[in-house]
Amino acid sequence: MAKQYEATILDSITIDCVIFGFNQGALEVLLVKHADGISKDKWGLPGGWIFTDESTDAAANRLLLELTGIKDVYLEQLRAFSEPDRFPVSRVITVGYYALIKKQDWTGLKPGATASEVAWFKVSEVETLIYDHRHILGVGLRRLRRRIKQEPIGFNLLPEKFTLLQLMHLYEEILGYEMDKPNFRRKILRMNLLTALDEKQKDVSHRAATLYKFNPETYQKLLEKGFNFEF
Amino acid sequence: MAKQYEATILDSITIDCVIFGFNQGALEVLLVKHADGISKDKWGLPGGWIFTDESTDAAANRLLLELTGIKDVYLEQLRAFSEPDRFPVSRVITVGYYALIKKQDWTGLKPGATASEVAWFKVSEVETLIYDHRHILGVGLRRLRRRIKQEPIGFNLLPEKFTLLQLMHLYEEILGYEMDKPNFRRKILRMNLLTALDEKQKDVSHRAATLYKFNPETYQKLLEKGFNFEF
DNA sequence: GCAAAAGTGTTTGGGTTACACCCATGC
DNA sequence: GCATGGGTGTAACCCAAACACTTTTGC
Repeated sequence: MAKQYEATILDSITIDCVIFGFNQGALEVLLVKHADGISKDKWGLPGGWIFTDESTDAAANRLLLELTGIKDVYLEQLRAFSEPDRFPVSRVITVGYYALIKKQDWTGLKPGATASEVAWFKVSEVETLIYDHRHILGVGLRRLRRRIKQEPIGFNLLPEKFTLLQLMHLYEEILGYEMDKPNFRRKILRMNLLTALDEKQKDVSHRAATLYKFNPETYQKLLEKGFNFEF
Repeated sequence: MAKQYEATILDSITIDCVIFGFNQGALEVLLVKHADGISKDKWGLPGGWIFTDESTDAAANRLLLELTGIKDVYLEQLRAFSEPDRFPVSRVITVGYYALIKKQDWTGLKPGATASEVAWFKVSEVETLIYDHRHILGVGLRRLRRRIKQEPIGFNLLPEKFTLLQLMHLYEEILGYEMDKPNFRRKILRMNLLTALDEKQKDVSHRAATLYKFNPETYQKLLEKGFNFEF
């Protein structure tokens, strides 16, 4: 990471983003290959410096857009990562974020100025990353596992319209265990967070499933009544 | 906060700690009154700067000891707080922590070098604090509410030996609703995390309750078997 | 005896679990 | 017809909720 605009950025603090996607039953993470610097040609999380007049939330959103073209997605801070030796060049603390994106909406991602490549990797197959990025990914994954059981955020990884089985497979992949189809259906439907559409699956070689969409408004109303999403 | 030792601390990053205690049925927080600087005579969270060769975890522990004399307690990072205008003097990001302490073990707390007073306040009665400290306290409280339902951390706020009713009152105070005594007993006992001691309450004007202690070792073993603390 | 909290018992009902089974569609 | 996934039905069981009731101790 080359420092530029000395006067307008904070030194010693950066942002790093764990960007999750879901594709063909597998949880994936978006990585970038650095174009230069001490980590040239190595894969890591997209990240960068913070301007002096923006919050870390704003910086994370900006960097996401700059580095990958992605915007307006679910984004939440993980925490600060601060081991003194985490960055070999100087003492830098990073604030980790994780994002959930509907992968289908973002085809043709382009690497930003400081990256030579940007690509999706299956989370289960990621090996070494630069600095402590592997560790940050692990923290992001644990956070996702925890959150998905308590808040209906899984929908951020699926297309607008999805089938109940797709949703179940998402839960199975993230949580790491198998579920019972009939029971999953009833459990999720009983919450009244999903609206069944008039539409059905197409081009499948079996009975077409009903498509559903998630209702954020309904969720808000339920929350106000003291509803508690639990899975 | 006066900056000293320019060469050995990180500028633009600080630590702030939300220290919770429990006393007579009320959740309390430890605050310090600043001895000088722009916030002289105002109450805020204990905090300070980070040395270049220590992690934020290490800094939080060190500051806790320096500012209040407290050490070896439950301490967990909340997250980074980074609004550009949160600190009026310069651009400073703070990493928030929260601690749970057995208040009885730490009587006679003494203010550190930069504080003129240190005192406990009922969380429900805290009003204005310096900078965004009120906000950080709120985030700490939400975190505590969430965690206490998922991990057996409540014991860190109670004496080594406690009664089941004390524990229930702790849950009621933190979660903000009343519970049923018989049902609470059975629920917590069925988890096998508590050991009944041969000892009983003393000097109470009613039937003396059995004292219990929490077993961290048992909890570890249960965790390994896939046990999931849920409240 | 009375107050106060400790501690036990019991009924009820909702919800999870486990699994059997029928439906629709493409090949 | 058969494979594949969509979708419904149901019995067993667990467990939380609600509340009645007994026990122990100090005054």
